[in-house]
Amino acid sequence: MQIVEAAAKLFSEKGFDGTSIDDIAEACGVAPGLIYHYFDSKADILRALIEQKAFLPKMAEILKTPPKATVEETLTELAYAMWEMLEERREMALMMHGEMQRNPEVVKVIGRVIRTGIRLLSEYLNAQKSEGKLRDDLDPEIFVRTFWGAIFESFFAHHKLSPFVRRIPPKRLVQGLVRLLLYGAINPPNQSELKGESKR
Amino acid sequence: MQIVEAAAKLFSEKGFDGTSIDDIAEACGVAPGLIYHYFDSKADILRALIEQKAFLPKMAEILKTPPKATVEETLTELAYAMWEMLEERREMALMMHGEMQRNPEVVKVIGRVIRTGIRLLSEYLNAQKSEGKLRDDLDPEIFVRTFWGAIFESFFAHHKLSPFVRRIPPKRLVQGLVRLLLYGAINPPNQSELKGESKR
DNA sequence: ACTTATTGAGTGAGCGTTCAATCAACAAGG
DNA sequence: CCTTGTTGATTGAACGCTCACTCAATAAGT
Repeated sequence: MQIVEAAAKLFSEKGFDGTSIDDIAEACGVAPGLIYHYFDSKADILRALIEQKAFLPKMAEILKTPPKATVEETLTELAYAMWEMLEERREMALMMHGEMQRNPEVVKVIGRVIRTGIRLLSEYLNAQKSEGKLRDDLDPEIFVRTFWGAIFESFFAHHKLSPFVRRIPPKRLVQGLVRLLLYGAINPPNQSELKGESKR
Repeated sequence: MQIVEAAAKLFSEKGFDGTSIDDIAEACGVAPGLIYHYFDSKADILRALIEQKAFLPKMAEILKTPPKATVEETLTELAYAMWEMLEERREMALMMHGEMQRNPEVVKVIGRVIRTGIRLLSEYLNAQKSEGKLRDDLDPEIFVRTFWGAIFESFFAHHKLSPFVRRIPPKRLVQGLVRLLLYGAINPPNQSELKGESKR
């Protein structure tokens, strides 16, 4: 449906309220009245958009993928898959990001997606904890929210804050992020190890 | 200036385009025409808002604070200060977050703030690297963007996604985040250490 | 012939903004 | 002390424009 595509793009650029039916019709090369042949209202377009470009099924799919041999590999793959999903639905993601401010429906949808992401990945992390691969004192929720947070932040900065904030290529982001979250920033050798222990 | 306060709140709730002059006037208990006694236009209110509630000076101030004895303490303090700054300017932060979608001026301001944050904290991290306290292979930019990203994400979720996404108390967030980023999630003991080395 | 797609004019509401009129406070002059 | 003048604050009606939406008429497809 061309109308929906055009709307997604315009909503992501000008916001819902800042986009008129005329804008959308013009982008599609049709008369404004035609929009109402297919949709009941402007809000209906947004609803159709949200439904058509649902994140949840794809998110669940990504997170249901059988884990790799190591936590590092698993997270690396997840991060790439997530970035890719966001890119596929770029305009949708950007639009919803902007709209969550004023639209309770959008808030609900975003909330559900994020909560699912947190839940599923936390389960995986807890399993790894049980196997002794991760720290006992690791807070899975903090980990997950930091992980997803960094990916989203980078994605949005990539598309909305450039050229004011430098773009980090996904490859560099994913590798750097996974390493940072798994191994930390502190230098492992002698004195730092001493210090680490006194903190715990 | 009461008009600006009211506008900030409304912009953060309904967006710039979704907020009318009538809305603002009503919230102030004055007639719509009075707004134009003080401001040239609706956009002028936004401009005044951005100027009045500038983040940059405060951000610079926070980041110019002399570091603490350890990286952990320094980052902990920074994170709390940042959260506090966001809370003080809650409506401003939320409004700008929503507006960056459609307003180049807002993008510019946000971009500048973030870039400054990245620059200043990266400098600190690089200094710590030189002293051997942090890993040689640490990417400061990834660290910083993950750090700030997690704080912002949590802040916005706190205010916009609740009750769909659980709120993490700032104290838990800051402690969990700093620990995660410094010490990582991987269990330090024997087998995990072996695995860690084969990866590098 | 019938159905679907499409148009463009029109409608009423809402919007940002203007502005003449009014009011209140204060200062200056008689 | 009273009156007049000035200034800033405030109002609500009005203006021109935009907006989402409607709909009769026409075109296109089967």
